[in-house]
Amino acid sequence: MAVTIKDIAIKSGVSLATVSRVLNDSGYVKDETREKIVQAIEELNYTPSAIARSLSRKQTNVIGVIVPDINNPHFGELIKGITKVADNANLNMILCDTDESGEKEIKALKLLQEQRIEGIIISPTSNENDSSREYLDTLKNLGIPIVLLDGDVKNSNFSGVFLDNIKGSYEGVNVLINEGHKKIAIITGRINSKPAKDRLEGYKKALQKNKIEVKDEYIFYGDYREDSGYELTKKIIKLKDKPTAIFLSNNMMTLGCIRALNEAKIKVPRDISIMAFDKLQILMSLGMNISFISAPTLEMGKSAMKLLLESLKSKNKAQVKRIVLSPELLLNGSEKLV
Amino acid sequence: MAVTIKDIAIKSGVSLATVSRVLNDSGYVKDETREKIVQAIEELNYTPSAIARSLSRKQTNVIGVIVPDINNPHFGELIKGITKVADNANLNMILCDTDESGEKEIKALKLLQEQRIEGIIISPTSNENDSSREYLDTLKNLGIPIVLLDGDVKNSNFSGVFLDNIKGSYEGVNVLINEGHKKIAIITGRINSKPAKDRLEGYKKALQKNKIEVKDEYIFYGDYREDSGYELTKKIIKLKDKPTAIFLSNNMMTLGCIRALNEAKIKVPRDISIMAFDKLQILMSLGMNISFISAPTLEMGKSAMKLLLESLKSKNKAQVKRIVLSPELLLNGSEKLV
DNA sequence: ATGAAAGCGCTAACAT
DNA sequence: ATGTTAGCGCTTTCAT
Repeated sequence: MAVTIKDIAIKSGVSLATVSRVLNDSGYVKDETREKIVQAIEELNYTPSAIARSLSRKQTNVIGVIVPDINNPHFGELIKGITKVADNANLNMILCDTDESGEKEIKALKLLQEQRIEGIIISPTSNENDSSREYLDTLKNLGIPIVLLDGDVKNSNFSGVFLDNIKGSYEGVNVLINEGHKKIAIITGRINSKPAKDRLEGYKKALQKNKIEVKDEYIFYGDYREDSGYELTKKIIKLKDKPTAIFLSNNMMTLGCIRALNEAKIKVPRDISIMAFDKLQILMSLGMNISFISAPTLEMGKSAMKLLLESLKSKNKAQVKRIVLSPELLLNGSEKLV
Repeated sequence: MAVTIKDIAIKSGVSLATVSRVLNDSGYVKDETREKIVQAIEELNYTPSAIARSLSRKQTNVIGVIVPDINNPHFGELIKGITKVADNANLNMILCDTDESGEKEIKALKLLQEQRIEGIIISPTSNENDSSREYLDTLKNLGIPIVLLDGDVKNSNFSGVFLDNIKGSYEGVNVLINEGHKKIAIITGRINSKPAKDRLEGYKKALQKNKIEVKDEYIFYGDYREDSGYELTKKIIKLKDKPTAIFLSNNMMTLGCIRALNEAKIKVPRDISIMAFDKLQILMSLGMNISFISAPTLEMGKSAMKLLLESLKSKNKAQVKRIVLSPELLLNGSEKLV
């Protein structure tokens, strides 16, 4: 169907090898013949087949990226960072959205393996998904470089770029405490997500450090989606012993929380205070004074891709490297105790 | 390096063909041999190479999707819709973000062609990018089905799913007029974008219909990004003859507009009214009463993928089909003239 | 400077 | 029910 290298060879009266040479700028080709070939390529509108090339070269120049939710600006930014570095390295990318589902994560991994990608950057949905971890291990043993981004995987030893989540929520909760809050609720992610776990830990640590009792009634497990933030906030504001502040473990749940508060006509920080993980640019644009614990997402994406690039270059024997970046505190007033 | 079908064949003492048969569930294989093979596959941890398979089958089972900005929730939703249908059809997807750049659009098209994708869904950045259109034409002539989504391409005749943009902004502006507004500014997209053009046209139509003069000083061209909405709004509120309402042609610019208004302490709709294209779920979550002209994005994505599926099935001779969906008016109060 | 030919991993006739 | 073999489109060694 499509035009092949053979057609070009015939049309320009040379061999396949010579065409391949001009295609790849390799070896010697007389200027005259090169021109003939280039012309034939243009006339026949030839485009090389990456498929055939990959098979022959035994390399695809494609990497795989797996994230739980493309529509979440947090991952959007990570992806932007990855893309920037990947583009420069002339690597193409297959992007997989797992929709926060472990099952789809496995599917994505399988897809990527079948496509013979050179390496993988993954932001795992959960860190206790055993089948997912096993698959990652298998891939690693097959010599495929894996770089974790933003989420860890239990009992594993992959390179990766992470955020110091414990530190982040510790500091965030500390700010609340310093403002005078003693009753602080937390909406964290699924218990099997490492970042969620760490963010909860930082929360507890801050309370303990300040000799404030950690109350189970104040700990709520969401699923990182907006709706769970909404529902859990509704629960929180119905609590008999209502907290004076809510600590939120991710951006989407923060949105849900704000929606619930709005509906209940509860004003921040007049009626309740808020401290939230993951900056929401939009809220800041809107002049909503929510205080954030913000991750350097673009930077994280870039770092992850650079790590992958290193592994790709040094082939098999790249060492495991784990980079931990610190979040930044953006105080805008929502943490105040009025 | 990797395990191949040959290794499986050897290990289980059969021929390549037989292994291929169990892999593809085609032809007859004795249960006994099948088991041997399946076992070998598991033991050696074999995963077929999509590359080799594609080359041999002359089909990749991959489609390409090109959008101007993954991080824009509008396109995020379109992609979700596409993905849903594509998943069901067992088609994989290469997603390309052009960053609103015509150049990157061409690059993406080339990449997709090299990857021998089966079809393309594209949301074009501009409709006057001649090289882009030419490339699309070439691909179409090569027998690759093209489906436009949400944006048209000048002088072309591709299938596609579109929004009735003229109708949308006509109705939106009409609402403003009915509220009593006479001085209505518009921030539209780049002049070479079809949707932007149509949205401007609907705006003009509504004014003319109501015998309101169309004033050039009230027409502003942005680039669909937040910053341009911000900058242009700042200009608008400095106008001597300040408009009482602003009509916005997309979601990102609306954000910028709101940011500018916030900074200037201008309240909506008390001081100025707003009507905006593209629903921003976030604003609604936040209880901000902005009125929208909203596109059925998920539906549009699905429709586009279904269209592509049809073309894929009927091979070469699918006819051009253009689906136009109507936007929905979501009135929340920001259109009021106070 | 160019060509011949083997091979990348798989599929799909065709044979047996 | 299974095997043989000729490609798929390209790269790359080895000749010439």
